[in-house]
Amino acid sequence: MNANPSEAAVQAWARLVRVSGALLDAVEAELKAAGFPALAWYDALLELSRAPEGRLRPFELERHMLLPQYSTSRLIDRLEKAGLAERLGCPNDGRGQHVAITEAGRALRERMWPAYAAAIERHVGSKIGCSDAEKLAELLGRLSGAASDGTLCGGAAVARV
Amino acid sequence: MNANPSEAAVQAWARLVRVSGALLDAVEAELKAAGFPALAWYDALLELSRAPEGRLRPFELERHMLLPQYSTSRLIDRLEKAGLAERLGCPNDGRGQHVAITEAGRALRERMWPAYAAAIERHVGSKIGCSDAEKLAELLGRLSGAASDGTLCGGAAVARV
DNA sequence: TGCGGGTTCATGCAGATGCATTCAATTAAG
DNA sequence: CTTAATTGAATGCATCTGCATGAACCCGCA
Repeated sequence: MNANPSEAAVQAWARLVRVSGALLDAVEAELKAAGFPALAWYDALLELSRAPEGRLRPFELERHMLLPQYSTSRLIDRLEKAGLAERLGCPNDGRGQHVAITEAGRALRERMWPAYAAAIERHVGSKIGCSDAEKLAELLGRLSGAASDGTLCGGAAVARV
Repeated sequence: MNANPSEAAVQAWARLVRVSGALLDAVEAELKAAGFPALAWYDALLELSRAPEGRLRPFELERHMLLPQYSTSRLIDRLEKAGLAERLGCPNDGRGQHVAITEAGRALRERMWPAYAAAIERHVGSKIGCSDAEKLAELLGRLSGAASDGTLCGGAAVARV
């Protein structure tokens, strides 16, 4: 149980760290350059927009996004301040609340998707074939505890190539 | 040139972001739990220790680590404050300097490697076979602009399984 | 009813990051 | 030589993060 990693594992890890960081930076930069907020906002808006009635409890959002609790709390602060989401009281649970996406929030997410999709295409799609992308996703999935992840886009916006 | 990404590309991207984030968090947490500094420090110490005479120009370190300039400058600040590296003047170029790893820096990096390796094994090696790890590294490499990355460990510390 | 333990969420504070700017030295141009 | 453009590095300021803590509430139990 205390075995050392194989060279292949170390190499895979090194690339994972490096490449994911570089791509994340690049994609975030494209979003920012297009005048949009950061990826975390997109993810949060997407989670909310997909949830029934467009609302989630903060702790649910937290688990979907794999974020620390305080980080979620503050993300909600900012979304609320920007008018993209709102906090609503929670009738069943006095300490809790619901976070609901606003119309402005839905609209922003939809406007962001084309830019986001273009960035994904530029930095991933164009560099790797379709079947290789599937293989990559499968290998990555094997590394993940069990994190299920859906699509990145809400509705009909995914135009196939 | 404005094509939309395939679903496979989107899925690969989504997993890449999610899994790399989760693994990075997990590995960093293990290092921290073992009383060690963050991964960025390890990387910097490794880069320095591999460089000829154990020194690099800050802008070189910056490029190796894919970090913004100010971030490198401050990382060096902290390494220096911790006695792990030192800034030396640069004779040929008056505005520049050299950053040299200290003995304490080398020693720390060597002490960190076993903990780091164990974390890599736990979160990567144990979940994926050797040939799959190679495949993963290859696919990731195809996504990277051209970022060459060596091994994660300096010297003889890589004991094969 | 009242107490103890667990959940949900917010926040004060220190440290880290991003951004723009500044300074100084080198190189290039006229 | 003088001036301008470029490169290497640091820093002030606002924002963001991590960590610890605290407040409000839920539940189970005697």
